[in-house]
Amino acid sequence: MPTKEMEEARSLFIRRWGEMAACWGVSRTMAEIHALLYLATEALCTDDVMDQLSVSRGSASMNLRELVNWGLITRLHRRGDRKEYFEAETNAWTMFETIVRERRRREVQPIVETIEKCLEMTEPHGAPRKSDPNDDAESCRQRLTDILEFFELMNTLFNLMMKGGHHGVPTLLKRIGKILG
Amino acid sequence: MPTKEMEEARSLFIRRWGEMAACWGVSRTMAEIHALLYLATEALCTDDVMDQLSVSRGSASMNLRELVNWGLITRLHRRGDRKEYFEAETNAWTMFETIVRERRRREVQPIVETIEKCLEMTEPHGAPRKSDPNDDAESCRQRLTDILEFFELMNTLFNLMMKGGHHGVPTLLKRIGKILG
DNA sequence: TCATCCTTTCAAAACCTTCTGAAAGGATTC
DNA sequence: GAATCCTTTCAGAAGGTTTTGAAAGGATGA
Repeated sequence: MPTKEMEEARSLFIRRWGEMAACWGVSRTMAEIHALLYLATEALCTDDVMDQLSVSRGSASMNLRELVNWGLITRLHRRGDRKEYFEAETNAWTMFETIVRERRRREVQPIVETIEKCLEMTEPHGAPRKSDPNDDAESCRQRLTDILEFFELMNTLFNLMMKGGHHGVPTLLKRIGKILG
Repeated sequence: MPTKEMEEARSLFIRRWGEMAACWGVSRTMAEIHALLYLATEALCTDDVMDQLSVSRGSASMNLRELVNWGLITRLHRRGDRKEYFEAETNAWTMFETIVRERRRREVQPIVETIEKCLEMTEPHGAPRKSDPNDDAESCRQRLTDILEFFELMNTLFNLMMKGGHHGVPTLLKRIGKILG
């Protein structure tokens, strides 16, 4: 039997999680559903979501599907039950990995490709000459290159973090801490 | 004299940067202005922004102010000129640091505080008993704790990355790479 | 085959964000 | 003080996103 405090805490977290989502380009309802499932101790069905968050069937269905697409929740069938149930990934690091991978694929990759294209388009042709920082085009290219390198470095960092599973990260951090004194 | 290719590349990058922004909860125009200033070799005034991006004076003014608030661009006055000019931070790492710091303050901090409050609200009172993973409330608290720890770890990582300036990061990555083989 | 149960779809509605443009505000120069 | 120049503000318009709810789709069991 869930206590009153527990219910309040749960709903507080769900609401805040939903509010924050807007800042990150995720719809409030989708984030609330995610939070609801993250805290749920057992899989919930569409009607549970509708009831607990007061959203329509359509919205619940769309948002649940989207969450499945993101890989943040999974469908679950139960023998002898026609309903579909949903379950969230509950390991915070796995969640993080999933989100970063998806965002990288959907959002970072396109911009990286665009930058590469921009650099190709503006490749200085003719005799190679010393790069002149006063040259408008050259400094523009330089900035594009800087951003590109930044993305590449972040990519490397993420790959390193995910290497060796989630347990690696806290250990990794301790080691970095030592390196940096 | 900017070449035709350079102009095309510039506008391509600006548009893509703007498109990506929506995914991250930033308005397209604000991101486009940011990209425009990032690539600009000299400070631009409001009219430059209006002309080059075809936006209204009001929008340019609002978005420029917002960018100043974020600390991504700075105002610039020139002797003998009434206009205000704007200049972007052009170091990618400084930019990154600014963005992460601001987002942390605005978006991560509130959710961390909410989680802490949730945990306080649901502190088990009475005789301390063994935590029981089957207990609904206890497993809910556990998940909240997990998320909290995740945020704390990310916080530590960011602080480490920023320790010792931007040059530290590539070096750091190389070292981590060696540690992990 | 029909009835039931559940999910998905989608056009219309509701809602929210952003932009526009004109007006007001404020600083500087003549 | 008036004119000029530039910035800011904000109500209304425009545009975009999300939700709703009803209808269609599809599976299962009687």
